[in-house]
Amino acid sequence: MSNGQTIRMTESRKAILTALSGSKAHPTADEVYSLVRAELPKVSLGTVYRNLDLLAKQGLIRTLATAGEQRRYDGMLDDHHHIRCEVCGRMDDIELGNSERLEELIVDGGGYEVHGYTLCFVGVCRECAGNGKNHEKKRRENE
Amino acid sequence: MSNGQTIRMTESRKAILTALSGSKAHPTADEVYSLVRAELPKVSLGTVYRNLDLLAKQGLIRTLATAGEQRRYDGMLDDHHHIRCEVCGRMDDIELGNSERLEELIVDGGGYEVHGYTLCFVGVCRECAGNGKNHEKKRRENE
DNA sequence: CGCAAACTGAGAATAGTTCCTATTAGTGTT
DNA sequence: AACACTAATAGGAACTATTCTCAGTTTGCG
Repeated sequence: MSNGQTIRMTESRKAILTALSGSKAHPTADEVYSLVRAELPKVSLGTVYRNLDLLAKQGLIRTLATAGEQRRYDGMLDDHHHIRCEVCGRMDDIELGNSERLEELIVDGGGYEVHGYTLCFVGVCRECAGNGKNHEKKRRENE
Repeated sequence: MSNGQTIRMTESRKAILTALSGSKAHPTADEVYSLVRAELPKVSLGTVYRNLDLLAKQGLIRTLATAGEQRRYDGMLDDHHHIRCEVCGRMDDIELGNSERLEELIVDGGGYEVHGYTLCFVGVCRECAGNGKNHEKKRRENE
């Protein structure tokens, strides 16, 4: 589905996938770029971005939802969590029953001192659902 | 505390606070900029950024942790959640006991069709804790 | 092999954010 | 209310992350 385009498994794509699965951290695009260039020195940054995007659309890798969009601010200071529309990007507050014990769910902090958490739901807002655009996760596709 | 600097409650700061508390969404810096300029047309974007940052440091507003950093990618496709170091920004996986029922905690989706969620813990990683830098949340402060 | 579609590197363009400098405006003091 | 001192400001340049453009190259189907 998506747009019918055949995806070719080129050298750079293989290298990107290898770099990503080989790294325990969650690399940024320029970190992937360095990793890939260690092996294929001619790869350009544009190619890395293009392919990260494409591989994510194909479902072969993931883009972490907790980073990488425009910064947002909030005047509410009490603890609350958010929901973001996958189509238009708007973000609202969401009310949770009881989320107090979430930190206790952590099995192994991996060496971290845990200070808190942020919970972000994703979905489709009323307006976007009303536009029949749901299930077409727009975000930054122009197809 | 913070850095001992006196903070003045200027026109632009008041306008920024008003804009933020008046908005149910979670505005981006340029949305705040528009809102503020509707009232004080001479305010510059730099001032808005500076003050959002400052007000956040003072604890008068919040910066949402779920957006605004560099994008990160992940080769692991199964459901898992993350933890980010407040000092150096690194991000690791974290294992949760059972998080399956989290969506059921939602009292009121506010009109959203909920598709999923992302849980991101914040804390200090072993290296940063070892450097005595903990409790000094660096991020982008240069003070 | 031959060809079209997919892919690429290089760099220009854009978007979001921070930084710099001369000027302005709060604040505490008379 | 004028003063002096310093923090805050506008405006725009600079910087960083990301996307776009395009001419040339690869890929893999037939």
